[in-house]
Amino acid sequence: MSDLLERLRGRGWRMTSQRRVVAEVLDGDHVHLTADEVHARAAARLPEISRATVYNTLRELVTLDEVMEVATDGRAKRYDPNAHRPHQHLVCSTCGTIRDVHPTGDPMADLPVEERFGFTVTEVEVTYRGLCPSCAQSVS
Amino acid sequence: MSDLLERLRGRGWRMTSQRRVVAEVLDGDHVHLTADEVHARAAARLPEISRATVYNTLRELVTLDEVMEVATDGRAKRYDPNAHRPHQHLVCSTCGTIRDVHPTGDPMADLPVEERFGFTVTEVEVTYRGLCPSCAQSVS
DNA sequence: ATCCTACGATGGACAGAGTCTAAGTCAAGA
DNA sequence: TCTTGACTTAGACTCTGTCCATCGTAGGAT
Ligand SMILES: [Mn+2]
Ligand SMILES: [Mn+2]
Ligand SMILES: [Zn+2]
Ligand SMILES: [Zn+2]
Repeated sequence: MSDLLERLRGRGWRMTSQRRVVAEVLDGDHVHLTADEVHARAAARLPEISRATVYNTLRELVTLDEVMEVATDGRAKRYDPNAHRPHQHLVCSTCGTIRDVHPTGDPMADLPVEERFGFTVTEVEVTYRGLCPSCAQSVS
Repeated sequence: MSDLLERLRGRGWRMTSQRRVVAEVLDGDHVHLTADEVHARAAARLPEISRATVYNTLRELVTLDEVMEVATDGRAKRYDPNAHRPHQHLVCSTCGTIRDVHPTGDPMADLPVEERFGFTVTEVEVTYRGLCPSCAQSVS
């Protein structure tokens, strides 16, 4: 991820302090932040950064396949810098915590041709749901 | 689905014309309507039904496991009366069309214990994405 | 080093989806 | 028929995200 700035520069991106800060916030492969969380963390370093810029930058990073957009529920989308190693998500139904998981098997192969209805299927997304250890404890 | 009204009555539901109409709109197992679509169809039969009542009734039907809530992306949630036969969804990335699919294999078995991080995993949701025949045609 | 300008940033209006509230209505049991 | 608490309603409100007009500046040109 530390070469993200380099890759972006290589793609002809104009480098601004705002974009740099958003990229830095997303640095580290295990975060799944909402746009507003990204904005809050970015604003800690660059107080005047606007929400619109955060949204714009995130959208561009998603378009460039540098960040993955994850919509686990009906709430805010989450932004995942771990876009290079394909993975799925495990979500706590109570607190919303997200973990990366790497299931075995290929779900794409599990969809027979006669179940595709003429669609050109390009992507499969698997979401595991359940209770995280601490939420499971408070239920029992 | 025609016994839905009976089941609801059995569960102590007060039967109102609004609830009856919402249930009738959802009758038939192959629809995936948004709340506003449900409202529009319900209003065709009962013009004064309010959006709030449609939302309330849908939420109750989901709680009672009579209807399934499907959140495909950042768009409006869809409500699926086919809640008794487990199935997954195939979604057109362009127009949002949804089809029920029944993949072979058990994705739950594809998540090794060491990838569960102590979670109690209860549910797996698989979403296939791609282009439906007519959207694929307009691209080529 | 300075100038130019097109691209990017800004804040505030706006939009879509959904929730909440206070007041009015009515289903169904006594 | 009466009563009452559950249900419905309109509209205000929240949350997430987009759009727009205007201002600022990164980085190439000179
Ligand atoms: Mn992830
Ligand atoms: Mn379905
Ligand atoms: Zn939890
Ligand atoms: Zn389509």
